[in-house]
Amino acid sequence: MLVEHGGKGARMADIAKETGISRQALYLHFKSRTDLLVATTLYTGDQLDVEGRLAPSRAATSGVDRLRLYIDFWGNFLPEIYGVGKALMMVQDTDEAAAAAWADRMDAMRDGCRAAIDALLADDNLADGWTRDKAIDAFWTMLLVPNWEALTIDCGWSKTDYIHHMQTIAERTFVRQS
Amino acid sequence: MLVEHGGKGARMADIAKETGISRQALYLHFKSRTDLLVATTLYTGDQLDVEGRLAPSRAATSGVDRLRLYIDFWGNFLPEIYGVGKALMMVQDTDEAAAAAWADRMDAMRDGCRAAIDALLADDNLADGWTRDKAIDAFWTMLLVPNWEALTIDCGWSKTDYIHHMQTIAERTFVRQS
DNA sequence: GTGTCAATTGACACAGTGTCAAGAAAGAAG
DNA sequence: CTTCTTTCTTGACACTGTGTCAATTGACAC
Repeated sequence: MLVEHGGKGARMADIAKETGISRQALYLHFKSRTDLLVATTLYTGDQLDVEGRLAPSRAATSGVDRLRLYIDFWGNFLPEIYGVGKALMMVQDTDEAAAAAWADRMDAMRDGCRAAIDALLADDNLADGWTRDKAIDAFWTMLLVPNWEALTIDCGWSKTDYIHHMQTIAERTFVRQS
Repeated sequence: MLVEHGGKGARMADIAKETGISRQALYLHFKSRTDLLVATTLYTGDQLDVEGRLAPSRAATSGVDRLRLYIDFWGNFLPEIYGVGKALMMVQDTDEAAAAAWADRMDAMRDGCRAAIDALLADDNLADGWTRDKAIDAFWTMLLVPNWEALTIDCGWSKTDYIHHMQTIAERTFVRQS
């Protein structure tokens, strides 16, 4: 339902109706709507074999490859978690727990960014003008959901467009050009 | 109030209290909270002399300068409209009119992006791999509020950090490196 | 037959937006 | 000094959606 309606159209009553149980029964299983959304996020992550998908970027032999492959992973992964992620983002402003849960997910994504930048550093291939931390911050920011939203939803980019151009941006930005 | 609380803490009752009139009197002047927020956005824009601030980037003699000066403008301008902008963004999901109003503001920002990319094209200085439209999309996305939020609020970057590094990213990404 | 567990129904509290009706304060005009 | 108009106030209420509570039902186990 979240995927279909872009994060909306999934009130507790809607979910109850769709699953064929009463609204109150939902509260017997999840202590709040946020709790349900978080559980859904985690479940979705499990279903999608994140570890397996991350394998290629982890196996990369150079920093440049790691950067490129991580973007490839993310560009394929993000659309699949977008629905529930969006729902979580939409209640961030009113719900502390939702904000924390989503921040945690984004923090996990940040680990990948850190690994990619560190791989560039190991090759002595990080472009001039970046400290390690600033580069990680910038790369992480580039991959955040609102950018994907703007490019694919507002601007109509395809998944391929997104991945390809993000790779271009990241390489030109972070890889020393010789 | 919006600036102080980062877009929150300004319910109709709060605003009424602060201004010393009744909550209902607010509805005599603004037909809805969104209407008030939009009016505030426009008023703020007027107060800040947008045209004057844009002058330097418009006067740029090269595409590279135009790109750099537009980011400079934006990096100084955005923090001043962030409060009310954030409030508008926060109700986007529930309020169609707010979404439209904010989209309109972002569209105005996009004009500046278009002008900068066109200036690069005029110099035959747009980096390989970009069509005009894709470059405008990408540059516009880079400047969107969530990126500024992530970098300054989440990552603790200063205004100078933001401007400087965004300039670096944009130049490496969009300017042909010779 | 009794206990337990999950579910149901229906009612209600709460926050915040927006609406409505009745009246009050204050100045302008005769 | 009255009368009209405009603006504001007070207080009540509707609506949406989340979350809570109490009483009840149905099913299965022992």
